Amino acid sequence: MSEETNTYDVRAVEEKWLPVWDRIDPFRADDAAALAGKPTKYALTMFPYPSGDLHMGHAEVFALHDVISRYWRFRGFEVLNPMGWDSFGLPAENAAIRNDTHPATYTYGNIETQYSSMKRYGVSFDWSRRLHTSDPEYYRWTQWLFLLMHERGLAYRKKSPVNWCPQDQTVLANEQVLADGTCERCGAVVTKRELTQWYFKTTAYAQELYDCLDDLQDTWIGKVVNAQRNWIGRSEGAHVDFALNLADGSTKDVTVFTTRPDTLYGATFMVVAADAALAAEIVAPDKRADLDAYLDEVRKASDIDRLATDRPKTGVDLGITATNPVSGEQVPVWAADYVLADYGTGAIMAVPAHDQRDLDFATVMGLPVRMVVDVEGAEDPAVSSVATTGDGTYVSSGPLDGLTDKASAISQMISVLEERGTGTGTVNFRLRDWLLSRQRYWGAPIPIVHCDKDGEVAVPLDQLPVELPELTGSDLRPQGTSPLGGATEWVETTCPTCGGPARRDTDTMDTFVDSSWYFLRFVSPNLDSAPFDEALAQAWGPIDLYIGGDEHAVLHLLYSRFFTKVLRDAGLITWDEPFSAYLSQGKVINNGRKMSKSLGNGVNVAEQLEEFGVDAVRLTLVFASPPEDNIDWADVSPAGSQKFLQRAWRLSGDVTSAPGVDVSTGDVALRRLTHKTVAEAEQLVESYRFNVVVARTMELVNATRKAIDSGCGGADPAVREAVEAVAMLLSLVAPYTAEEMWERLGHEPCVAQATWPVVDPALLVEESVTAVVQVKGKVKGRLEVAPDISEADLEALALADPGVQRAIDGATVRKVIVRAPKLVNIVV
RNA sequence: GCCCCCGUAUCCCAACGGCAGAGGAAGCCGCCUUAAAAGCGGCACAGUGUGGGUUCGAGUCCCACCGGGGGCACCA
Repeated sequence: MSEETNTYDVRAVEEKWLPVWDRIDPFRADDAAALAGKPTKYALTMFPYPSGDLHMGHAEVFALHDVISRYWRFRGFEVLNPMGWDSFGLPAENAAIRNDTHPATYTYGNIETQYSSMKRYGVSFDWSRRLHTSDPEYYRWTQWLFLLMHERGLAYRKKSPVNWCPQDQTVLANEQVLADGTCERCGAVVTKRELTQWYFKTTAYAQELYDCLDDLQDTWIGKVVNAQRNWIGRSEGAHVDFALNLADGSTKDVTVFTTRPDTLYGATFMVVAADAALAAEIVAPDKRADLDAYLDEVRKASDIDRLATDRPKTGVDLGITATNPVSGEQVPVWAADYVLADYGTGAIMAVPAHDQRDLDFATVMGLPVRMVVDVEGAEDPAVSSVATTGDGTYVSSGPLDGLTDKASAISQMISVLEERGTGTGTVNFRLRDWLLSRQRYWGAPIPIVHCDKDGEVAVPLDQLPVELPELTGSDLRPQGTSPLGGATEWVETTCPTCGGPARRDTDTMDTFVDSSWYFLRFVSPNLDSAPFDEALAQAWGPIDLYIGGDEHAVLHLLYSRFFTKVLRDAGLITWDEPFSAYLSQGKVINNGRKMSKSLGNGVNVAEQLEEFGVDAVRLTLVFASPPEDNIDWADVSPAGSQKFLQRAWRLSGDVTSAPGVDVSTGDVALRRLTHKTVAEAEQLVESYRFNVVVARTMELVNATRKAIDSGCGGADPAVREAVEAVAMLLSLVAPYTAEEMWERLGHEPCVAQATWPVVDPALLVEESVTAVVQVKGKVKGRLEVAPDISEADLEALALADPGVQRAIDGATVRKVIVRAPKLVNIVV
């Protein structure tokens, strides 16, 4: 074999095919076909933020995503596979301040860099649908959707303590504050500020967002469903009304939320959140100073302190009592910071015997502890200081006395409360409304005008987009208020209602708003009369498979689900969930560590592509592990991938039969393997086991090599059939190599438009199979039998086998399990 | 503390409840070569984290524990 035919030049092949693919444009999604009812698939991978060039994570997710997209096209679906950029956001703004430029400079420069990298990476995107969320043509519709939310009562302003990042000088959503109380973006310690901010009412859909997770259980990766469930945090319980006996002699009803209404007789005090308005309202006059002092103390505590779950309980007696609605008992009312103002009703009934937090508080404050559930084998919590939460016998609990089962005690107490009108069974959620306003420049302006006379007025739809004023460099420096406020000419406007002077809202939207609906814009990215074409959304959507990173397991997916439900209720789409299936890719790490600049262990994609070529890098990422597992770059071998690709490619030079040759006369053994491989690959791709698809392709390559060198030879039609199958399988992962093979096999470009092999079921049936004969579960013999052998025949053959007879050794055969044609197990 | 996922050879990973090994990496030995690389052929390496259970049969199903990863967390 000469040098020239032994390897191909990776670089030259990449240069060769890019313009050809541009000309053929095989991946353009045909709207007309979709509307005409051709079966469609919508494949989507999370669009990137344009920060510099692509990194390994992008390389991985695009490679995985392309397997399924290309496969669907092969299987005859009209595939929508679009790509764009999530191009609003802080890094561009910070770069603009640093370099005294406009954020657009950084943003669109990076987009062009990423675009050319993505083109070369060979992903089957339909580039005609490219979009950028920072284009006015796009954010016009983001604003339109904000106004839709506003009109439906789902966008509102309220003043409340919000997360404030002193570094980024902006508010953050709960979702953007990490568990350790730091900003997810810059790592600064987040503080609280009392501010008026815009919210989307995600809580209005809490129940449905939670319930629909059941439908996604089997098609979404489990950990993400779990994360969503935990985030929404549904808990069943009851609202119970306590009457407060205020210092001035009046009474006031206060509702508490509890998951344990069955322990109501054990409530020995009540606690309200110290920072809730209620505390200040109900405190007895002689205790007001105590409360104020306590509040000062609480506010001084940093979020990090607040988050420590094991710190000692603190609180203050409010000097009033509450009446237990079932026992009539008077219990003291306290204020404490272990009760949260924004969860439930901001007030609890404290049952120290059966809740550890309440018990800790009672111990510190010397409050009584009364056991009402006697758990067998457990000490009285009043003595042990360990609250019991399990099932037990109810005591001192009026109508519940003698019950032994928590579930029925709960439902019985709820019935009692509902009969008396002092409580009701209810469900509470951890999910809060979505704080969406940001005091930053590079985002979609909130399309609201504030008028002294008319208040909050929506910008009329025909005046959208509210375009960003041109601000650059130091204009964008964070000052705690939105940079837009400095654009006086832009801010000063007229009220759409009365025509009088008014001011534009100067906040911009969280960039998660932009990405909550981009998948809909892709169905009609250039439409200028609506955010998206409803008929096309119906034809293409919902997304058949969405692939992305775990970092968006809660936020982006939840927000997109929320938008989908709102748009459905507004009648714009018909489906309930945006992503029918979701797969998250693992991380690419290096040497057991996350890649990072500070560790100096980053792997540069461009360098890897330079050294090994696009196909080898893609193959490495797909083959390394199941999609959701992490890939340690130190454990994998792009050089090995490159060798395999050359090996596969070499096959195409050894095929000497002509294209279109009748394969039916070809070598049966090789044909069997080809058809079996294709059949298995179909199953494997459809279940996202892409790494195994590659392994199966490797087997077919190995077998074909053997057939050429020491079997039927390169002229056998079966070899052509096998190599063509290899080219198509390989094109899912290594499009350049596959294209080159396809050409060498004598075909016109491109392989993406080739006809997927039709599996012949007759070739999947083996001529003979090896049946294993076990005696007491241990293998004692093997039989070559026909695949359609009857159970009786197989049993007879097995019992007649001399090796088996020896193993039975005259013992009585008690039972024979036959699984024709693979196995017989003889029990003696 | 509560909830999910995962533990198979030196490493990455396969294995409808039915012979633990498909594929790859690294290693070793040949062939080829003036030599090296590439290529071709071969060798070796685990009884599936631990302990129980179900079953004719368990890596696979159930229970407990250990280890790793992730989500939530003074959320009543």
